[in-house]
Amino acid sequence: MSDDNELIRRRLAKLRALRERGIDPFGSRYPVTHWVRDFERLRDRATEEELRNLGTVSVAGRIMALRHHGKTCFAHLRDYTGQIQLYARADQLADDYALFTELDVGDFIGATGELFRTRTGELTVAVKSFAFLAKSLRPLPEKWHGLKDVETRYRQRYVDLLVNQGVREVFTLKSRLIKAVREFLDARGFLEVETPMMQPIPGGAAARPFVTHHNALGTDLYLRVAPELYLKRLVVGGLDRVYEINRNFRNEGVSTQHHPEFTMLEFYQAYADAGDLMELTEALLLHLAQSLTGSPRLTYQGESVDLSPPWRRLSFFQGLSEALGAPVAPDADPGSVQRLARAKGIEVDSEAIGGQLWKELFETLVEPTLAEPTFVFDFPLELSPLSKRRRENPRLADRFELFAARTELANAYTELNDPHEQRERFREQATQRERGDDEAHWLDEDFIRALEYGMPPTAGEGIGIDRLVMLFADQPSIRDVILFPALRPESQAAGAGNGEER
RNA sequence: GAGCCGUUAGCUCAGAAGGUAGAGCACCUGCCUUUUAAGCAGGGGGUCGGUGGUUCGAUCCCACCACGGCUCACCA
Repeated sequence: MSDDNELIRRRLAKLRALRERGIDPFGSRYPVTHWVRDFERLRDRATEEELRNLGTVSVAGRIMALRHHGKTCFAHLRDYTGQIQLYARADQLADDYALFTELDVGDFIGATGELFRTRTGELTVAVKSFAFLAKSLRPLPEKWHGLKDVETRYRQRYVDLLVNQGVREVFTLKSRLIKAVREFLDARGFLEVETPMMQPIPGGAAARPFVTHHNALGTDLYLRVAPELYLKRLVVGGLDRVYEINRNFRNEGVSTQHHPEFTMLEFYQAYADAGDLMELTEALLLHLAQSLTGSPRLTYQGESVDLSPPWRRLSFFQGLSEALGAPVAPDADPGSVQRLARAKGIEVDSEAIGGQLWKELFETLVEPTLAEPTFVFDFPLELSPLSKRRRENPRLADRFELFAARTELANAYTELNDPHEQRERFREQATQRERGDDEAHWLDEDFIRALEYGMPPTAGEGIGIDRLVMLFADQPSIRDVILFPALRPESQAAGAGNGEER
């Protein structure tokens, strides 16, 4: 919307007019005495006398609505904490009344006056004086229907936040959730740390990295796909309980469940195993539910999810066996498994063998059934190159994933702490990489060296924070819980239409 | 990356056999000193996402492109 838009032209004209009268449309500080929330107590209960005793108050915020009535004018002013009505009268404001009626929805003003209650009972500031704090030059979306266009909501999140009531609540909830995670872990003696986001060897997850370049060091670096290998180095260094909440970057497609940068909690606890983390995870999510909503029962997209522990525990192969209608085990013949799958109408990639086959089948057959919180445990070892083996069955990893609302929320395992076996596992990954799997893990010599110094038995877990927020805030797309989701750049034409000029 | 759907006024949406478009809100003018989706009367505003093609004529049909959404694929 360039300047030839009538609505913008009108506002620019008002801007000029203000300046000609010696008024700065973009004012400076305003001595606010009250946030709107401070009036909350008074809103319904205060008597006329109590309101009078309060004397003069000063509020500041954005005009959200204007109702002109000739010689009076009502406005709604919104600050960070709420909305309050303003009432301006020609006989009170004298010459300034004309200025008040020139205000536009979207403008920031500061207003000073006394509180009173209107005929309809609404708490209102009778404006004695006001100041221009910032002129708004673009019209806001409609007061009734708000902003619905998804693209605009994501690209211009500031407008979305302004106009759509629930959006701010989602991101407030995200912030509260992260805070509650910290409370929970801090209370259990975990230390929050930060590890490199730019890594010379991207490790800790099977994923394709983003590449960037450091000029002074003259080297390529990768945006991390996981902090895992660095956090374990810290456990080697004696930090027995560490966690990090930060961004991971994976060079993959986007979907309602996936975003190229996403926030992940990873934590490591020495002298524990995956089983301990199941209990910790139950306790953590329960704590979150209590902090955020006060109840372990949630509704996600019309479906109820009950986080009350204990949660269902399902072994990977038991889940698969049930889905396939015949028992399968890690050493099953791939051909016969593929036949079983086909009998169920599932066409699997004939290239897929071993871990890949299991993974494909599990994702197709079992994951979509996991609505209630479920720990899936005993993963095929091939899928878990950083995880310790099960003693009873060396083809299984001591690992679990948490599913709820048919989505993977967490991934945890007892960490492999034998440096020689870790080197072997990396070698296997290297062969896969040579076979063209560009998501296979890279060999990280320094990580092996760290393990050679000795890492205590440790359990580690990663939890996708954005997905957790989706669950708690009942949002269908990960883009709805990321303030500025990744989008293609606006085209030249669209850019011109959105006024990047000025 | 593939398939399907979408893009009309600042916003939310209608619309037509193919004959250059409409509503509500917002905006402008007038009236209005307790309104609140204020009201009443009048008015302005559109390269119908872009580029080509078919046609006497395209916003509508066709092709290509851009952007977005959903599903699939990959991952968490």
